[in-house]
Amino acid sequence: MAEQSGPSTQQIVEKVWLSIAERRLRPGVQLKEEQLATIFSVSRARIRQALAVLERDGLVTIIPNRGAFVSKPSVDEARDVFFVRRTVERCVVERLCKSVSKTDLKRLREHVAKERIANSQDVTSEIIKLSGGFHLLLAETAGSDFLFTTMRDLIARSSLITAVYRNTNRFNCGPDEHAEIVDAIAANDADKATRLMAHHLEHVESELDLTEIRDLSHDLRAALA
Amino acid sequence: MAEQSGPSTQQIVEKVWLSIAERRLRPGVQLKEEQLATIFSVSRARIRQALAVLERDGLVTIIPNRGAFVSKPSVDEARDVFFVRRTVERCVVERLCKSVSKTDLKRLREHVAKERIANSQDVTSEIIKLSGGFHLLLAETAGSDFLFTTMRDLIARSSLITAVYRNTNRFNCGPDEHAEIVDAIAANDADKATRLMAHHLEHVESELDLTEIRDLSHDLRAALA
DNA sequence: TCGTTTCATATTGTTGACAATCTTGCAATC
DNA sequence: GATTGCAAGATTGTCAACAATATGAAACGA
Repeated sequence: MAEQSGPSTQQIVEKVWLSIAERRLRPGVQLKEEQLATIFSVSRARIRQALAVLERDGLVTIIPNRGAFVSKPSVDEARDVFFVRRTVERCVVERLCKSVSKTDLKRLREHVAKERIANSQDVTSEIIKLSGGFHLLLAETAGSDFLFTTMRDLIARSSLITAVYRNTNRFNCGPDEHAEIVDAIAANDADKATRLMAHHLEHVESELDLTEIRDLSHDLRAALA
Repeated sequence: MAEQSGPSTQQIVEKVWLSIAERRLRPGVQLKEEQLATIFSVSRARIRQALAVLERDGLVTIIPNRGAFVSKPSVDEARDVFFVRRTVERCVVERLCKSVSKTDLKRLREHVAKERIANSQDVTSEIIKLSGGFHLLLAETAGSDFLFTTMRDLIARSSLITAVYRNTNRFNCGPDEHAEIVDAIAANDADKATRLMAHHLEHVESELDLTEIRDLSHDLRAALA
């Protein structure tokens, strides 16, 4: 008769992941167990399981006896994430060029269309959500579970990185570059598609300020932690 | 006064990972909580956290109210893992060709030497341990944390795959192929190194029987689970 | 003999209470 | 006024007991 079991550990992980990916959870924010427990209507034990998973995934940093905090990626980590994205997304795109179907293309184009709308209406939260979602949709469509899981991880980390190091006001993923990539995939032009993707990722990374030492004056405590 | 705290969640995960990677934990084996709790001298709560992490990593499958079992990769998953390995390890090798140091090379060569010894002495457990360790050492030396973490995951899954689908009696990673790869890296010959790595992975994969339907007669129950 | 039911046991899943640790606000001191 | 010390509260970490579920064996009936 145990019905009120609430969301599973993995579902909680997924929800926290989404909040991070959509930048509604900022780096450094503390995730208090009881707080999460009441939000998800589950016991603290399950929350602790979810936090252990999130720590392993690098999205949350647990300081013993202090609590769990949304991770603040270092400059090195940031560079690393984009380095890996270049490889992984290139692989995704190559695979798509080989095996993409009509329905896949339709879904991709619909997604880009949504991005366009969100962009023109300037709904920040939607823009963030959809631009991350595009890269994830590519990975999903490519049909490799492992690649998809990896991209999920990379996207969330990219969100954290952008939250910390973004330099410009513009948002990173413009729908135009996404559209071009889809077009190249549609034409089965792997060379062009990978080139566009590489360029796109460079573009995103270039809007980050990864050269400077992070601002410490504001945030001394967390920086030293 | 809390001294007897025992290994942390992540350390337990690491130990289970190692047991899987070294094939001392076979696919399908049940991991009972109390059993693990006594082995690691920790409470069940911490074991459950570790199991949640391992489930997320795909090394363990949790069936509600039934328990946690070491995962049995499907044929599709197996293909997927090797597909991703081709991309990731190519990336690792390319990076190494650019940035390898003398000390790095020394460590790699020492590792291959150990593999040779284990092989000549025919110590199965050592052979398995070291041949997985070689690929991991490559990733570690490449200097990308994310790549290393990903490879850790891939190696463990490869062990499970090999345990289920290995066809031949020989062991998969011969030290000779490893040695050739190290030589190509030492020569900064990225083309050759990536070619050798690709060939090596194909070789390993070719010793698996991924075309046949898995043998069910022996193991019907777990197969249907 | 085979299949079904029942019951004891084992295992998982949950909960609440407690101890250890950290944070915060306040007062005392220099 | 700034710093230190202390105490109250909040938070994490741990544990053991309990409930829910599955397993396996014995009893029963066809």
